[in-house]
Amino acid sequence: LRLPKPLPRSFYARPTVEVARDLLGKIVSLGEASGRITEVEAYLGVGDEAAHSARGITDRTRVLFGPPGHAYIYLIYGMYDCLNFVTESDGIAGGVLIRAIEPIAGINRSADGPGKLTLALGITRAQNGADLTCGPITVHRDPRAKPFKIEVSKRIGITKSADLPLRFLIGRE
DNA sequence: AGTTCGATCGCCT
DNA sequence: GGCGATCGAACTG
Repeated sequence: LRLPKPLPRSFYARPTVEVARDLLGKIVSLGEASGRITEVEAYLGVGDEAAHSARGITDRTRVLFGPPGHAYIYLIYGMYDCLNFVTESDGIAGGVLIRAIEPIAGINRSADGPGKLTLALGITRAQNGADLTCGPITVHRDPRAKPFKIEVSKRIGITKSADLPLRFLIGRE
């Protein structure tokens, strides 16, 4: 599968929910490994108590407030790295958590969870802040993309702002 | 400086 | 369905 050029920064420089929905069906790639995004969650900058950015800029959340089209990668529960794509314009926080991918190439384990897909792709927080328009982590349109339905639900595993409909998945069947 | 607890996963019952 | 692993960020005092 030959991948088109990485998505441009303008793709990410939009409202977070819009970017989240549009990321479904796109392809994430790192080196030889790649997969199709099937599940995401939006984390908003303001009024979203579940977002890491809710308390303002800290050493950890700096990239969430920075320019769009970068990777925000953090350690969760002391053992897993989670991958997010930074959205909105520079200075405004927002990110999309990638929760599941469907393996395409170079993946030898399941990738149906935020901690599992980073292991599958070989992504760690050493790549925090990486520019998605340059690589090594890149995102692409799927040249063989077909239409699909989008399902919406509450986000998983959070306690604050827990009822917002900010989880998006490619519909079954 | 000490405590709490999380955007998870896999193994156990 | 429940829980332990494992650690750093953020909050308490």
